[in-house]
Amino acid sequence: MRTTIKDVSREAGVSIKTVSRVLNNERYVGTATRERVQAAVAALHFRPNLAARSLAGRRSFQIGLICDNPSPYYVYEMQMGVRDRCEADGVRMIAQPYDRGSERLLDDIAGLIDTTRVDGLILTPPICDHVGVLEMLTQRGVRFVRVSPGAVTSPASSTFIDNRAAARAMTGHLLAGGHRRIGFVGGLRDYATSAQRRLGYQDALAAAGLAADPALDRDGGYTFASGAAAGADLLAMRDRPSAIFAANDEMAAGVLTAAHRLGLRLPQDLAVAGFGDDALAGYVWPPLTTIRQPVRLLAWNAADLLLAPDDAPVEAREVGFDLVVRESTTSEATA
Amino acid sequence: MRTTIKDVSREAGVSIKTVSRVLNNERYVGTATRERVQAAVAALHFRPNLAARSLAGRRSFQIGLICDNPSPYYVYEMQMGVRDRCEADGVRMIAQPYDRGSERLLDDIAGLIDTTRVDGLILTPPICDHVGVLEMLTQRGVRFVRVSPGAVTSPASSTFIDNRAAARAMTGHLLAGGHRRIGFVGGLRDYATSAQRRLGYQDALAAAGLAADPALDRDGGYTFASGAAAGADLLAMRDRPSAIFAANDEMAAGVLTAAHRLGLRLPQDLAVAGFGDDALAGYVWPPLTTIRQPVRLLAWNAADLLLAPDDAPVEAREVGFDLVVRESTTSEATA
DNA sequence: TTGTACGCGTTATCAA
DNA sequence: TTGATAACGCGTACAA
Repeated sequence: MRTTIKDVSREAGVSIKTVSRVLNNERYVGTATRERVQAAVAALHFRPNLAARSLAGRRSFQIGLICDNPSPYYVYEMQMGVRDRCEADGVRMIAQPYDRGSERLLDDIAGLIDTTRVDGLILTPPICDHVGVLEMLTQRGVRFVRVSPGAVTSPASSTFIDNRAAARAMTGHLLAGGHRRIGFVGGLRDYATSAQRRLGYQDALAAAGLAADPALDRDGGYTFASGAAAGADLLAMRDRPSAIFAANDEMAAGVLTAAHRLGLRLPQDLAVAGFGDDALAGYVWPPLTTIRQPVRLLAWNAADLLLAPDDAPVEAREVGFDLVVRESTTSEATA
Repeated sequence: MRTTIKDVSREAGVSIKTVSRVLNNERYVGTATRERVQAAVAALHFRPNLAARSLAGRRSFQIGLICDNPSPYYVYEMQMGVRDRCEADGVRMIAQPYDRGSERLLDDIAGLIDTTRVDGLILTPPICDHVGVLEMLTQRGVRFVRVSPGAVTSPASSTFIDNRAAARAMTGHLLAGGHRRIGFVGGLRDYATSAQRRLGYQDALAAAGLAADPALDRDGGYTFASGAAAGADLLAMRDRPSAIFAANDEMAAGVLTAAHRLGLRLPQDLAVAGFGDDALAGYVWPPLTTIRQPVRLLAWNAADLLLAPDDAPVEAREVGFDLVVRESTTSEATA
């Protein structure tokens, strides 16, 4: 038998309804009464039973985070950001990490909704663009916020960075370094961010008056191995690129490995650029230039939008990115 | 208004209690009745409301995973392993990732228990050895399973690898490679695994008839930066080691960086060994020899023990490890 | 501003 | 082997 509202109400000498009012920050509670209740809550270490609240009320005080991303670092940062924001509201985060390409995605999410009655969901790529999921949520009237969505097709809020502009900036940085043949390694097709980054790459080339060479533009799978393969391909070309820009960190690391396998010196023989969450900061060799997206901030804002009042307007909240240039002081030493 | 047991009972022509019996796999249900109920459940896509089950019954069908680890990869693998096992039992995992050294650890865990009434908890290092936490759980009668605990001081089940034997094997591997001065970079004090790994290192030295040189034994913080610092220290010695064994992957990567900063060739000038979850496989340069602990397997088994019947005996379940030697074919090319 | 009575959807108890 | 009914702990509606 654990502490209940009843115990608190007895301790404070008020009705259970009054305790409930205080817990939910409702109006029409006398200051003195409120303080007495709060004292009783503290004294008894009372914490409301989530199941009972959920069953009786309209809210469950739980939100779900649906994460299907190849990078554990990304998933972790998302969880931390969402959790930070939830704590402030006394809401619990239910994290649902997925291994890539789960077949039962729709069923799983439906199950989550039915069994837990979450107050809302946060969706990350590529699920945030999964038409079936979006339809189901809309039809069921479940609130959701999307992180880094492709297009704004649904009446839901979202958080994002300007991937196209970021890729443009990165490519511009390489161009400014004198590179003219710049390879690109894209990510998976179902990730909208991959396409956005490719557009930015093409933007910068066009702005510099350079024709895009299709042979320099490859598809990867957002994994280390796919980056290594694409890098090896690009570097095996007769007229090989002097710089390679990969759509995420892991593939950039793969490109670095491919370069090392060929005995290339960095950055003299090849400049490598990546795009991501800075998971590999420090692990891979400099020089590696990256666009860093602040995943935790994206997550925090997503939760912030999700926890907003029902009548809050739909909002697309943008977050900044950084161009991080790592010095190449050490790589020459090994060369 | 969503589907409830009442709807199912009407559809199947039985009482709600009978439906409940089928859902909970209770005995004393006629085969025909059971099948009719199951058909109705499927037809109506019924999924029981977790809040109601939790409120009415003795179980909440939820378990908590308390993870405070510097490596996002470790946290992710733990979550996937636990989740896999939970799914089979229709139990939900509530993941609680922590940033290092949260002050409110005890309160947070107590809050989790009070609000969600979890059926049990899985604790990872260093929390699995946190005396205050263990006491609270025991006092409250909350089931828990520990992953990689220090000593078996509590009457709870646990999963682990033999860290001491693993470190002994790794050090033996280095000794077999002809190394006589082998540096060690330990992890944080509150991680029992760190001490276990140090003992294994010392075991192997002693078995080889070598005196342990305290100057070769450093303390790190399980982070990349601490590994880089300890590595730089060790390599600055007049009589520097020819091999360095770090108590985890991230520190090993730091040691690698320190070596590169000094222009050392690997593995000719220095052999680097790590211990961990293989998070960095492919990211850092070979050659790096590691002990790989199967985190997902540890997690799966922890959940398996937690979900066992109440009267199941306390069990300490051991899982194997791998010694992974990466070839050094590429590093010479860059040297 | 406060309190009373009812119901949320499921499991537990006990009777049939 | 089944069913009726009372909890579970809280929020809601409405009355005071």
